[in-house]
This record gives sequence, C-alpha cells and structure tokens, in this order.
Amino acid sequence: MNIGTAAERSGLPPKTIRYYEDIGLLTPDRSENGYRDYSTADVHRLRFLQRSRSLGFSVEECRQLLSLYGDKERESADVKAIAKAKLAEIDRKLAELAGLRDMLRHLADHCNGDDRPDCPIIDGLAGSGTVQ
Amino acid sequence: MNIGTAAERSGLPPKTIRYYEDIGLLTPDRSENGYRDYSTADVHRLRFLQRSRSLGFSVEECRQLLSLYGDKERESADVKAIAKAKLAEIDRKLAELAGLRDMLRHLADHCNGDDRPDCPIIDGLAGSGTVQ
DNA sequence: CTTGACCTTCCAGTAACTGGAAACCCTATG
DNA sequence: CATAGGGTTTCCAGTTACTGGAAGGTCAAG
Repeated sequence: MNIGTAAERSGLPPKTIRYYEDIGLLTPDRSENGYRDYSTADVHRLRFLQRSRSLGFSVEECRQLLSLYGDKERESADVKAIAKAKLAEIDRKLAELAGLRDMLRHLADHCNGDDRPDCPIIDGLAGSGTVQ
Repeated sequence: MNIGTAAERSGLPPKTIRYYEDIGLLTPDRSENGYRDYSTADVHRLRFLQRSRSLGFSVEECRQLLSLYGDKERESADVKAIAKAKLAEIDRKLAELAGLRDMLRHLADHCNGDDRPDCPIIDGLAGSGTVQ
C-alpha cells in the first residue's frame, strides 16, 4: 500500500513516516514507480511507533522495543531483561496517568460552584512520592 | 530554594527549569544575589510539568492544564470543559499503556524458551482499533 | 491529454530541550 | 585575606524529532 494509506491506518502523517524511514526504524519495499510500498507488518510497526511515542517514549526507546521481537540475533534473556525494565517504567507511567486523571476529575467535579478554581488541588497537583 | 534543589525535588534538570521560565510556564522570585528562588508551589508546578511532559503531553497542553487552576479569571464552565476533554485523552492513553504493558509482559513470559523471539506478538503489537 | 490527487527528494524551519563558555556568588579552608 | 570549589547567571550554539514548502514525477478520471 502507498504511504497515504499507511498514514491513515497508523495515525502518523506521511512526513513522519518518511522521517522514521530516514532514521532506520523501518524499510518498506519500493514499487516499480519508486513509491514506497507498505506491508501490514509495516503498518503494525508504525502504529506501535505512534502509540509509544505519544506515551512519552523516545525514538531510541521505541527502536529498542521494536528490536525486541524483530531482531532474530538477540538472546532471549536479553529480550526478557529489557522487556522487564520497560514494564516497570510503564507501570510507573500508568500510576502517574491515573493520578493526573484523578486530579482532573476532582477539578471538573468540585470547582464548578464559584468562579475561581482555587480549591486545594494545587497541593496535590504533583502527586506524592519523589522522582528519580 | 535555589534551582539545584528545585531540580532535585522536581526531577527536572536546571536547564529545563530555566527554559520553562523563558517560555513563561512559571516565574520564580529572585533573591538579592540574582539567584532564582523557588517556592514549594513552584516545585509543584515543576513536578506537574515533569510528569505530564513524560506522559506525552505537549508544552502547550501543560500550559493549558496549569492555567486551569492558576488563572483566577477563568470561568468554571470553561475549566470543566477543558478538564473533561483532557480526561478523555488520559483514559485513551491509559488504555494504550495497558495494552503496551500486556504486550511486553507476553514477550517477557512466553518468548524465553527459544533463541528467536518471533512469537506471534507482532500481530498484536499495535493493539486493536483505529487511530483518529 | 490535461487536471487533480497522490507521490518523490531536498532543504529550511520549529519545538523542546541540552551543552558549553565566561563570569558572578558563596562557603570553606590555609 | 586569598583562593579553591561548587553553584549560579546569561548567552549562544547544537540536537532531537518532527513539520512545511518547493520543484518535479506518477496515475486514474474525465
């Protein structure tokens, strides 16, 4: 399929898809006419990239995650270690997102009576615990 | 407190904190000697920025979220509408993160027997459903 | 056979940092 | 008091990850 279709199906703009090819994240076939020709596996990679990038993972992290299943040379113990490290990070992100959701929900629910939303959410804004 | 302490407590590098000041996300006091002087409220803002940025929200989204409780002029109906829109986005992100976690968990659990991790995770990699 | 929607490459610009230089401030120690 | 260190200041340049636009090739429809 052409880049436009791949863009539609992955949720990424064509520009970004070409950029990902430039930096070696995927290498679609080329048709006779020189057009890029994307497989459904390519679209899967692109959708994965769209999702993980929008969740705050860097391009290099995405590259590593993609290599987990794409690189046939990689040792499975290696795969497992990397996957586990990322799992911990994902769990942390999940907790932070849930905290953010609770904060916003509180803001939407409890600050609609008066004109100034200066209820004590501010103190809980950053959640608890320490980073790093 | 000085920028170094604020950096420690927020999880953001001093460079980034100064940058956030440049683009108007916060305006700490200045001490006699010209050093920036951060309040605990400033640190809360910074921690909020650190978290929401790492979860894939843009700086402009963060600015809007910060204004929800910081802007005394804002109408509460307005606050409520914006908060609700962001809530929907957060719920979507939560679902995608959970999907990513499941995929990685599967990879870690089921692909450790043989040397090549080419189990059929690839098909589920991008999750289901369509973007946009 | 032309028009419009796609595609190509290339180059420049933007967003959000990030690194480094030069100089100022503060505390501690000789 | 001098000075050595570490932290801070501003400024300017570089990086990452796109994003916009120009100039031109391709293709299906009318």
